[in-house]
Amino acid sequence: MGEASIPSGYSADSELDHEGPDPVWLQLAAVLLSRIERGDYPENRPIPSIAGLVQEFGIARGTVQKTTAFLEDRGHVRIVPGKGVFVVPRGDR
Amino acid sequence: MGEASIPSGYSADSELDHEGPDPVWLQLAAVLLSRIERGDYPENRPIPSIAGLVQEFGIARGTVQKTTAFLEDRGHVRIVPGKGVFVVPRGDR
DNA sequence: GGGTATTTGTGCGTATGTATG
DNA sequence: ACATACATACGCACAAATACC
Repeated sequence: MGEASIPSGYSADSELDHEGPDPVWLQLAAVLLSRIERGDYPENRPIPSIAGLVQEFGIARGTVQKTTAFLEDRGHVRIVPGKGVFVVPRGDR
Repeated sequence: MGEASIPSGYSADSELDHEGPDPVWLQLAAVLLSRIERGDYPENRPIPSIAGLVQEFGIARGTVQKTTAFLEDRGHVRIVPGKGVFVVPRGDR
């Protein structure tokens, strides 16, 4: 499970597709990256909380955490327990 | 998951069953309601603090908070941050 | 005003069980 | 058997509101 790649065809405003072949957690990664790219989530600022993303996308907490763990693994965000999930500046990676 | 119903078979002095099918947070709701009904927790007075319930029942804080949020949603209690969880008088609902 | 204690709110981490494809 | 996804439950830390001294 360490060689997942971000599916194409998902933008910052995409709805998640629970029926298609792409895992929801990967779709969410694509959406969040798109939003970071677009500037919705500024550098060194936290993305919405896991609970917030659960609310917005109507998915499970564990699924969101799988996404954030993946994004941290890729260096896109930095997870700070008790604080939030922060956007890593592009220059810092 | 907005249609949870209080399981039967739990009274004011019931022990919580971590093995059975009923969620602990719902069992706790049944116990607290039973105590309110019985008069252990008077109207317009706070039930034991979250920390106190954690201690008494040996469960996690998040589990207790799920219960109190549920009871507030049902109108049985009113949560006041920094003060406590107050019993709503029957006449007020 | 400041300091401390209490209580609830809000974060993430982790583990386990269940269901589905 | 495996990955995905959801629900539950526990742990831990810090913030905010309230109250008291």
